[in-house]
Amino acid sequence: MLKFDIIKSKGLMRAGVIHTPHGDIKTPAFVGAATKSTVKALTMKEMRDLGSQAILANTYHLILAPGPELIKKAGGLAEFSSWHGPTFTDSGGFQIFSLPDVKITEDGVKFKSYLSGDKFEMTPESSMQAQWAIGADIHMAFDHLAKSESYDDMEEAMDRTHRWLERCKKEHDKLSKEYEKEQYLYAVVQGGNFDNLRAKSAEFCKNIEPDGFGIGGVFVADGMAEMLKTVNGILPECKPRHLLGMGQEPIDLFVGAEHGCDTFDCVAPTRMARNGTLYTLDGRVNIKNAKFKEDFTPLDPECDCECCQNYTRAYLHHLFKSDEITAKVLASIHNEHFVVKTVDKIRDSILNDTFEEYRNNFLARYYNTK
RNA sequence: GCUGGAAUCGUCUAGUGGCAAUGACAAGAGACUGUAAAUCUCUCGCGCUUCGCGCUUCGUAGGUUCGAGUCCUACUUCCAGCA
Repeated sequence: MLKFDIIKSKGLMRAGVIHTPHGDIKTPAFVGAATKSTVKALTMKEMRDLGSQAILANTYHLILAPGPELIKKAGGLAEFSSWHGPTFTDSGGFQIFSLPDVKITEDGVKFKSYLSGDKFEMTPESSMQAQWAIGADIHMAFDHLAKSESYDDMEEAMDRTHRWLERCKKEHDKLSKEYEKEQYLYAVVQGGNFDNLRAKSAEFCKNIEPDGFGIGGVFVADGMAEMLKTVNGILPECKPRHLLGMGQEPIDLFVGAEHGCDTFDCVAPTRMARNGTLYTLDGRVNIKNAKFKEDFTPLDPECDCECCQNYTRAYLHHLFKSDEITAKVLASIHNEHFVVKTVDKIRDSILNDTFEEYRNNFLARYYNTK
């Protein structure tokens, strides 16, 4: 069983430590999205230097290339990528929802590789097998997102996710006997914005007795607090919870932590960075805007990342306008650092009993609502 | 000097009788939440009461025509070849 220590808690909110075979994660923590086993534009050293504690790769992408068996040969995801720290893999379930031309049956999912055109099939069992071969410390169950936000579609997706979860758990238990390494399974809670479905899903996932939980299918941040109250009120307190895919908006991280989520992952910080949108304590900035052409101040004067410590807004502006690779590197370092540190400070504030003060000050300043 | 050819939005460019005029780049702005994202969208002559209307535009000045960026004449500039 995955070891998770809660150091301090208040209501649903808590600060703790997840002990993985590749090291500890002090929670709440922001996990870097390393879809294809790399955080786009960043080296693993840069990720470590900016303070990241863990990364999350995607089984779907790694099946297409370079293949789970190759990663297994390399010694596993952490070794293959030279991350050497705690790792997660997402199951590939999200791709069912996000990709065109997928055929979904009760058995699993069929799709064509966007890389080669080859036909692939994923089932709960094959996702588990792939994740064990990839060798991340924490695996997500192969879930099914709804095709729309309607109640009927949500319920259908949830029910299928539950049936698949039983198969995932069975396969996971089987594989855990074949492998010498410790690897852990998170069940994924579905149910959209419907309270009764979320409650039902949380209950079902809890009864499966996985090592932790992913909370998936969050499309809109509106209503997320209520949803998390329901879900995390039901999930056992002693197991870690990962809020899947949320973190573009800093407020989502505060809401998530306040309502009992321990880890987060989101592609937005690095994606936005590549596109020139950068976080600052005073809100988002599009560094490509003409007004930064002669701004020789740091992007965020209070930030201690490599980018803000060494470069000016004018320089970043120039690099982006010139379409230089370094623009994306520096911007990604900054944005990833920003969200990682924001969550680290949430942890500190939980431990210091200053969460509300930190949250209120941060959000008022970031969203300029003072 | 002669003979050809060319002049269109910041730049390059489409356009051969019905066009405020094509495309690319540049420029300006926006989006992005378990990444087919180094992507995508919008604006880009001027002014308004902006799903519309009114002006002014294709080197300059005239002309032909219901109508000219497109045809004709002259001029200006540039390019090529020949002296």
